[in-house]
Amino acid sequence: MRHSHDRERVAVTVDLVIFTVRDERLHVLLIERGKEPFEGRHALPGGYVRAGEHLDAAARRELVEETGVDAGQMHLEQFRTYGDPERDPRGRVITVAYLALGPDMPVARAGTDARAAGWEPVDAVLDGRIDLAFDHGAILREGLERARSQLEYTTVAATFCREPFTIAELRQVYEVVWGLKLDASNFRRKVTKARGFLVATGAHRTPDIGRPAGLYRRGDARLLTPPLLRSGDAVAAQLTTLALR
Amino acid sequence: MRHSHDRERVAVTVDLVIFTVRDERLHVLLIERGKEPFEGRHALPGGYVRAGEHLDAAARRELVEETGVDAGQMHLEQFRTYGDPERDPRGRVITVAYLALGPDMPVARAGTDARAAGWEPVDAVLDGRIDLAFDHGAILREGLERARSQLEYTTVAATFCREPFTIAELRQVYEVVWGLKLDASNFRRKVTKARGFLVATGAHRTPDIGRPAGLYRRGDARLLTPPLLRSGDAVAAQLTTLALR
DNA sequence: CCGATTAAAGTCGATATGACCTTAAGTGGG
DNA sequence: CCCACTTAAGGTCATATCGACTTTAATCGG
Repeated sequence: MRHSHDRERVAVTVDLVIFTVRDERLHVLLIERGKEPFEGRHALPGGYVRAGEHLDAAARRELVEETGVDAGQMHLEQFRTYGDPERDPRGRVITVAYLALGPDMPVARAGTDARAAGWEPVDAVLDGRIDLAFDHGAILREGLERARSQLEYTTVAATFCREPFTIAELRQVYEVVWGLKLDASNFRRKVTKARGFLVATGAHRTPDIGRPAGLYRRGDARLLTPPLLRSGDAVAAQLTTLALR
Repeated sequence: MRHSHDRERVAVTVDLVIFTVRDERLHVLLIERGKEPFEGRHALPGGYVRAGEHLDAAARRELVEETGVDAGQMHLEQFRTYGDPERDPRGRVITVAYLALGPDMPVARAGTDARAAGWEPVDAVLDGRIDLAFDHGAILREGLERARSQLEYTTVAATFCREPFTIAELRQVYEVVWGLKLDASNFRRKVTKARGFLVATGAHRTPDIGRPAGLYRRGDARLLTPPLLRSGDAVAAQLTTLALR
């Protein structure tokens, strides 16, 4: 009992949750929509997948179009596809959501359909001060949860840092993304012990005040062994969404 | 510079990687294709998303259609979307891949477009004895890697077991999915200590031989704390694919 | 030289882990 | 009825890891 009607052809978009650490807070790149629907509302950057285009290529292209930044410096990873038939008032549009992590950078230009683009504190979305268009609020929340868990099991945290970086800078990434304070000494012990996470350059950076800090680059490991787990109590306290990895 | 051509409308399918443990080996549910392309070749069960249908609903519907089993008993989870423009010779078709885990069960019927459906050992696909249609081989491999990592951080292993089950049965799930032998004593200590993983029924099951084993049901925890990690050496040895979670 | 500041390394008790051993509770055979 | 056999369940112990905390190191401004 399959009608031709069943094999609906749908429009496909990619949407990007682009995180960075700026002023000791987690920020997400948002655009202000320049046309209906949701004109004037904030939204995730993204756009239609073109004919014959790979999904990853579309994500990479949108990343460059919205930020003007070389996508090669960023970690880009698909994390979920959203296909609620009612999610877009214009009709059936499914979207493939990507997570992008990178160092702080200026936003070069606004997107094609956007009035403006800029970094916004993630808190502002989570507490409702910024209400995103479509289902982008839910997508952002899931992207954040994914990013948090990625920090535990992989070495992507280092992609938030511009090389070379100090261990204190790396620790700040964990603190900002997880929303927790970490013990500096224990953190150092773990990340330096994890094989392939950090490569010491031998150089040091002398701050305005305090002892100079050793400088590091990303190692070639992608999986973090052993993982750097949030302590059980802390996780339970902040796990509002029960979404699994 | 955006042509109407850019906003291609594409067909969307769901494909399911359905795992179960049978005869102490990991099996995957495959169909034999009844028509071109790839007629006669093995493939993952799946099909077109219908007009107005949620992606999860489509996956659940296909699961029931292919296996005849109540989807409520199974763990079903989206894990990645595949959109290579060349992945389907008929034209642009993107597919949303789902992982389904459940206890061993008879396959009730063949799928609509399928000549036959049945459980096949995962090994047979991994070592090339079964060559899947489309990019289903790659999808299966990624689904397997996802399942392996899910066992570490979540309680889904219990969905492989028909309730009530013994700790030895649960341990066998880990051993079969991970392809490792585990120490029975240490395994017991960990899973019984993890809060919310197992609920003792108080009843016992007397086997043909040996001491009766306590029977358990799934607890309500979905996240496994602390996680049950594969030992570092064992993982490195079998991590052929570097795919992250 | 001193105090302030931050980096880096060390201490230590509590807890977790892996390898191994012992005891428990059934079965069937002689 | 006892015994050998099998599997479940629990215990032992040396080692590794973790979190909280302390100590030492390097640099600056005065």
